[in-house]
Amino acid sequence: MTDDLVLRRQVCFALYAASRALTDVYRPILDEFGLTYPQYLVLLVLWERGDDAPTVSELGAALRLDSGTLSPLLKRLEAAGLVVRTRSARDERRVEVGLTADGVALRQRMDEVPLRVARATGLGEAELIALRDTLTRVTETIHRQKEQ
Amino acid sequence: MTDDLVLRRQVCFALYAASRALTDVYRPILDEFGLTYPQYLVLLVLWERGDDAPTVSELGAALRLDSGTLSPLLKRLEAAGLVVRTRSARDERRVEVGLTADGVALRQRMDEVPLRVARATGLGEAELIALRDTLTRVTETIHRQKEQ
DNA sequence: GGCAATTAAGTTGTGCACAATCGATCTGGC
DNA sequence: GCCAGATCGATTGTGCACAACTTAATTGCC
Repeated sequence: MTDDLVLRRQVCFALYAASRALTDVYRPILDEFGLTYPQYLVLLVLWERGDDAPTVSELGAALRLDSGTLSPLLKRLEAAGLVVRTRSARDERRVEVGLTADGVALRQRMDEVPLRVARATGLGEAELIALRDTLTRVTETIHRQKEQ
Repeated sequence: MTDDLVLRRQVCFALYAASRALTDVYRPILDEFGLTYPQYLVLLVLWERGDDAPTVSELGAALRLDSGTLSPLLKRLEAAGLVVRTRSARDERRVEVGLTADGVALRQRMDEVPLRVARATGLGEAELIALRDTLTRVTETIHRQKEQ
């Protein structure tokens, strides 16, 4: 039982280390575009949404990040000219996050990013899909248990 | 190809989300002991080492963290009375990180932490081992490629 | 219609992560 | 023995993450 405490036997450390290693892969690639990894994730959501600009809390729900993380991050994306934040006319509490022309255009320029990163993992497509599905299941199990 | 940009199709997001979800599982458990997750990882290494106290850079090699992260973290562990930092007599550049009696004793009290966390993932033992091995392989592939 | 409860976003404070830099110490080649 | 280069840890600055709190706007209940 004591052996379970050994670092390399723990899935949790493997997950933590893999997550940071992957961020290391992203960093130099995203640097070319002046972005950080969480900023890139926000853009992925915006690109996926197309025309209907999500609110800050909808972004938060998609990425599971709160306003404490998103507010300053979105300000930096706005300062970079990729995003605009506008108070909703119908509900003055809401802030809608939309893409600028530059933000939309960036999508094409970053087309090859996922492929470049996938290559760096050294895994085949089938393995990547299996890994992703297991991880998604872990994440969803954890979140489901937390809601109860 | 454009579909590859969709958030939920990316392994990378799955890894990032799973890592944060797992940290969420650790947080309330480690809170009982007044620890954060990275602090717990440092203790795991120290417990594993037993008597020979590692230096800051040896800790960094084990966890892949640099002094910018470890220096303040170790000061907090020292302030909590779990760890002592002593300049090596033989090489005044090195700082050896040892456990206090409290730090050693904590190991027993935290014996069930891995089990409690493993349960929260909702995966069986075989799945956990397979997931861990895949993740370890990803991490090592990435680090190997970076060294070349 | 009035007001308590809720919701939305922002702010503050703490603790990682990591790049870049610094000062002190050590090492090897001469 | 000396000194250029390397190593070690700490520090500074930026950017997440997240808890706790604040402010403003909205909703529902009566």
